[in-house]
Amino acid sequence: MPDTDGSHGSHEGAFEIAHPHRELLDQVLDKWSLSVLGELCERPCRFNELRRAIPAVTQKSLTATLRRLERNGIVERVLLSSRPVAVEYRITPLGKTMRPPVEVLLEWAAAHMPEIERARRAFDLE
Amino acid sequence: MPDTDGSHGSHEGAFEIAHPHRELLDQVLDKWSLSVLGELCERPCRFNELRRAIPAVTQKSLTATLRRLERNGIVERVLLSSRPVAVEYRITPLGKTMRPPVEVLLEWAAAHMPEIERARRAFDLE
DNA sequence: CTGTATCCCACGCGATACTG
DNA sequence: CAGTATCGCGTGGGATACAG
Repeated sequence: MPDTDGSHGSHEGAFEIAHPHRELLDQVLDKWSLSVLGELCERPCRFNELRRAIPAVTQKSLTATLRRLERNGIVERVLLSSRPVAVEYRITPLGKTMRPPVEVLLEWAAAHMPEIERARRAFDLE
Repeated sequence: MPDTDGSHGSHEGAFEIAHPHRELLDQVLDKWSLSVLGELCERPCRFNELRRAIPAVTQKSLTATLRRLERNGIVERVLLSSRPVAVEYRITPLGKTMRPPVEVLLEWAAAHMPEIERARRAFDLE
C-alpha cells in the first residue's frame, strides 16, 4: 500500500484489510450466514427446516446464502434422494472453524450492546 | 469452545442473531470500518490522513463510516481548531475493545484463505 | 481542510409465480 | 420438497461539484 508521505513510517499489516479478507468476510458474514451457520452447527438441516428455523429469510435469500457458503466450502449440500427430491445441508470441517471467531464476535457484541446503545442515544440527541 | 461434536442438544441463543446483534455487526463491520479502525488503532488521524491511508475510499463513504462509528461510540471526533477547520478522529476505549474480536476474525480469514480458495475453484469448475 | 449535495447505478433482498 | 424465474424497490456507495 503506497505510503504517500513516509513521514513517520507505515504501519505493519496487522489490521490490514482492503483486498481479499474483506471480500471473504463479506461472503461469510453477510445478512443470513450467521443464522444459517448457527443452525447447521447444531444439526444437519433440510432446506425447509432452515426456512422454519429462520422465519425471516425468504427462499431466494436462503438459497443464495447456502450457495455462497457452499462455494466457500463452509457448508456441504448432500443429495439424500432424487425421487422426491431431498437435500440436506451440513456444516463442513472448515465451516466449524468459523465458530470460535464468530463466538468471540458475538460475545463482544453482547457485552457492549448497552454501552453502544447509550452512545447512540447520546449521539442522536444532538 | 471445542464442544464435543455435532450431536448435542440445542444450546439456546448462543449463536442467536437475527435481531440486535446482527444490526450492530452491520454497522461496525461494514465495508470500510475495519480499515478505519485499523488506522485509528495506531494513531489519531485527520480526515485527509485517513483518505490517504485508505486510498480506495471516497469522501462520502469515509464520512459516512466515521459518522456511523462515532454514533456507535467506537470513534471520537475532536475539533482541533475552527478557523481553518481541523478535525481529528480517535478511537475510543469502547472502540479498542473491538480489536481482539476483529483480530481473531482476521486470523481466521488469513489461516483459511487457501482452503477457501481451493473450495471456490472446485465449486466454480462444475 | 472537512465536509454537503446531487446524480446515478449496481445489487441485495423481498414478493410472487412457476417447475421437476 | 427444493428450488428457478421475474419484477421491483431501497440503499450502499462511486463520481462529481460545491461550501464553510
